[in-house]
Amino acid sequence: MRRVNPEDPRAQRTRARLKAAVLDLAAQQELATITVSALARRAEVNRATVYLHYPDVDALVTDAMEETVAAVARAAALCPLDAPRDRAPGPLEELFEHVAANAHMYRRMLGPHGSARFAARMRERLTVELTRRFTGGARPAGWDDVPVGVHAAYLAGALVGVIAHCVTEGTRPEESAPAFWRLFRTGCQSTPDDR
Amino acid sequence: MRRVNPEDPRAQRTRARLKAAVLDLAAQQELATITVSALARRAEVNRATVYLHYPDVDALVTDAMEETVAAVARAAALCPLDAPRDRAPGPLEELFEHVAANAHMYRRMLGPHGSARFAARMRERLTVELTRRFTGGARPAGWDDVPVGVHAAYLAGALVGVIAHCVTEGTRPEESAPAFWRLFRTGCQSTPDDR
DNA sequence: TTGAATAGTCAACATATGTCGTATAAGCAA
DNA sequence: TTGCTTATACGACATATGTTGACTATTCAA
Repeated sequence: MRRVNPEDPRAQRTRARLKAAVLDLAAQQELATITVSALARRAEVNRATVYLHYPDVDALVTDAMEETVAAVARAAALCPLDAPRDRAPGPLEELFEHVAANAHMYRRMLGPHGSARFAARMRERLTVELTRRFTGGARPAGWDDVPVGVHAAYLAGALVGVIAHCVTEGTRPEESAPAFWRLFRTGCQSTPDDR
Repeated sequence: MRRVNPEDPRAQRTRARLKAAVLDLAAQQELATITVSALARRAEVNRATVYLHYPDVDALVTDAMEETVAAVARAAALCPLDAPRDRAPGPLEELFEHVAANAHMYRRMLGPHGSARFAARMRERLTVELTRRFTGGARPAGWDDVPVGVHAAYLAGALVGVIAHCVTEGTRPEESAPAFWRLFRTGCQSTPDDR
């Protein structure tokens, strides 16, 4: 099908309107019920134009959330790995505060009627960021038998899982951030209190 | 809309045919391209009948995978938490062997064009099973400040993340199972070799 | 300022969707 | 067996989808 030059200022304007429109709609209804027709109407764009930019609503909404996802991944990668286990580092606290503040959106995206594309994108971004961090020498010694990619995927999945859990259960960030950090730092040992 | 009695033998037969048909199709094409029309044709069922059982293809395919998901959750919950960190327990090895053997399906389900419903269902099943396990007293001492639900969600997410990673990267089970176990047992400590 | 390139609009299309009402037939209970 | 219940088939419908080709108007370079 016909595509479009993403650099063109006209295209950029249209994309911006589409992103705003889809976030607008997603705040009010389930993703699956957002029709391309309604979207085009809301963005004041012709229906056919939508297809010049995105193959489907899923791709659009994922792109609209790209900034947010990048910010989350950045925050996660900023955490000093050697921070004390009983005190979550600042970036992680801010991350969970951000999630709690936007719980509605994360619930919509990561819930059963959410977007597989968004979830996959989030995991991927986190995995890439953490892999970069680990290969950059940030990983403590003694982990050479665990592939870096698996380690990163483990943490990325864990974070997404905890986020999904907290936004549905309403767990507050003062509780979720330290819990996550504790789990991250200590794993599940029989005697977790020793080092 | 109109529903149907799931106990009725006619309904059970139809459901079985629908599940078989959707797994059949999912083995060959992207989920999003599976139309209700093609599905009904394959299952030799009237198109309207599909809607008597499932609201959409997503719900159908998730239901068709229910047994598989349950088996994964069961295997995960079977792992003895105090198994040595350098030796993954049997159920976990079998779990990753199963995943590797069905990598194609897991890739389709958990990938960017997969099913949010399936992923959420998998995380939920795992979370429930692990929560049951933990509240049953299986959790080691010293974890009282971490809510059981968060702990379970952390591990459920981590497992899904690692599975998704391994099926896309082609990591072999002899590598992924020990790596996961090691991560699970030890967390990310600066000096991981002590207990 | 002019003109070529192309993003967006518009109407039209074949197909898919979700939902009807009605007819048929499978299941079940007396 | 008979008769009630209800799952499925079938045809029809309004709407949504994804794509096309022709037209309009914005952008940008010469």
